[in-house]
Amino acid sequence: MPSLTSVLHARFAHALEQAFGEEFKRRDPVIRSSQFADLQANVALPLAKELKSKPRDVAATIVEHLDLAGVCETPEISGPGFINLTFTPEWLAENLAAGAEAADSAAAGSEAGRTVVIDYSAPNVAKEMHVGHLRTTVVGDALARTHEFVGNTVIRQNHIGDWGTPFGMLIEHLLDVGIESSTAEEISDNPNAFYQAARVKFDSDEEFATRSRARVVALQSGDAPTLELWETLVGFSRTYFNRIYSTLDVSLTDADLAGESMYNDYLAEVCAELEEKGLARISDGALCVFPEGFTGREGEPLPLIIRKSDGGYGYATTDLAAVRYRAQTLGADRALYVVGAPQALHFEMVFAIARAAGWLPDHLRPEHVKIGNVLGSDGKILRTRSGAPLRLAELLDEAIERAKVTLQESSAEFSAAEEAEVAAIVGIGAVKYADLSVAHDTSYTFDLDRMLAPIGNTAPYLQYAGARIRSILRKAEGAAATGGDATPGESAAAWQDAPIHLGEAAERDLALAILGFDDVVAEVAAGSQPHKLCTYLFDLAQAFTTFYEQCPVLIADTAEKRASRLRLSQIVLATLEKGLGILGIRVPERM
RNA sequence: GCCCGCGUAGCUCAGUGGAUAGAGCGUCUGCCUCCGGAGCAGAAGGUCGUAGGUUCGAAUCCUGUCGCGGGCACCA
Repeated sequence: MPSLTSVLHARFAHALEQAFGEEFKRRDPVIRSSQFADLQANVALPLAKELKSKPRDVAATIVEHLDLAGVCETPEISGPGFINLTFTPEWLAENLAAGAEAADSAAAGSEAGRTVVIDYSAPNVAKEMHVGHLRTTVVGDALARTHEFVGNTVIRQNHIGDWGTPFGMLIEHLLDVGIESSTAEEISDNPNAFYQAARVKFDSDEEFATRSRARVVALQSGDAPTLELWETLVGFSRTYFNRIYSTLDVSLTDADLAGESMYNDYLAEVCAELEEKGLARISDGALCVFPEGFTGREGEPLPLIIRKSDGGYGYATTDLAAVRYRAQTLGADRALYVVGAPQALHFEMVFAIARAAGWLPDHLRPEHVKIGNVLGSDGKILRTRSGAPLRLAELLDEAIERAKVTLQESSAEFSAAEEAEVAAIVGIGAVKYADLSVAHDTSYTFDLDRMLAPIGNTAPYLQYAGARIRSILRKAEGAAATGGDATPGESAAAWQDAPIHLGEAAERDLALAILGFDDVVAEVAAGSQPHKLCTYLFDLAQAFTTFYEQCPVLIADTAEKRASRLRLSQIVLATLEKGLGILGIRVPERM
């Protein structure tokens, strides 16, 4: 199904060529929604100066050559030279029908057919995931699903923190408590306790600290027994990650794990190559790259340290190896890094160095999808009241628990099993949607009450709209199944091919909202901005509830209207499910 | 000190150089004989931090300034 704007872009290109000549064919008009019309094209204003003509006259010339027969009413020129476009109800109805048939086909276009590598989540082994991880996980997963939806090949890279100096103390602590002990087992459930205990011992026990340092050396040199212990630790954490991912309904699997350890064998090579190319030099004993255009405290060149003075490697080297791997081995056309905003400078430097080293093809520009901080109601980084890091598992449990309480006030009756399932869908959906519905690079205030509110721009509101449509469709099918002599299956499906009539204003508005879907998804893919899809879905749900109030469906006054409205409702539901599905949020059957 | 980001309604947030700056929450007023009221319709609420500049046109671009957050050499 062509998107609303792509249909128009093609026609505008033709009109521009006819009116002003070949070289104007590719002046892309800005076509966007407007309070004054279905869509508004702003093309005459930018062209007016160049053509030494008045904007309104330019607009008139364009409209003269614009062939929108069967698509739009005669365009109107308004204000300083905007071209207002109003679709014909017939065209809207036709495209709704066509779109419904091709419901799951990818929205083809400039965004399709590329290999997109997405780095997201990236928790640390033997550490609790916190709300910061929650946000990179949820946003990254939505972007991965978006790119898959538009027809790209997505390679997920979960860059877990599974290597480096902390593993000396973690392994030694593991040996102290015993591999088979319940304390060790706890890593897969409440990793903070284990990590903190190791940390405390490291800071207070000199003998332990010495053992730990020796263990780091053993690990990095590939000592087999040490690697086995390390693998045990990582295994516990994998269990923990997977349980969180499963609770969150996130698409990451073990196959997507691409942690820091994966690049261990390439670190020396990366350093050697950068030295050979004259990009790296020794400074204060450390091997550094000073990328052009970066300065530090006193205006001095800013280094990226790729080999510490003790010979060890830090995360900068790992990230350089990773960007090279993604460009050269994975063949990325786009590389997204869904990582916290504070790391902006680090990634700018890494990307600049990768470019200078010639590792990136010209068309590949790694993108840092900056994730803003999650703040508490005090405006500071979210923590528990006692100041300890917030346990993600507890937070998710609380969201589910609160969703359960509101379900008990619902008019729908549930068995215990249903209630648990729906509470999970609603509670988790609420948390994810709250993360996704604000621009990813701004910080936002975490507020469970607001996320779970059944009103406003929240997941429960959207899910409720979906559940209500399902209720209507169930009743329609039930009525068809029990009435008359037709077989249940055929009757239930009868309205699914019904002609769509858009007589009422609310029906027309709803149709227009539905057809905006492909444009929004393409925009989200291009600009990595899931919050635009949230805004769209909220508008769609509102358009539906307005329609629902104004246009009786099951009790419509004619059979034709009833069938048309049932079909319209079904398309809204399909669109809501598709959109929420891209965000990683499900719609319950009832709630 | 330097660099980056932010400052929009009481609160939480959208806003791509383009018409009268928009949502949601909260507040206020209506609407259940009605397909799910977890809803709908409407109202009030803004010198877009501030002072300049560019432009036919600025919340948006540029400069200064105030406030807040973050980053800036061996942690990740």
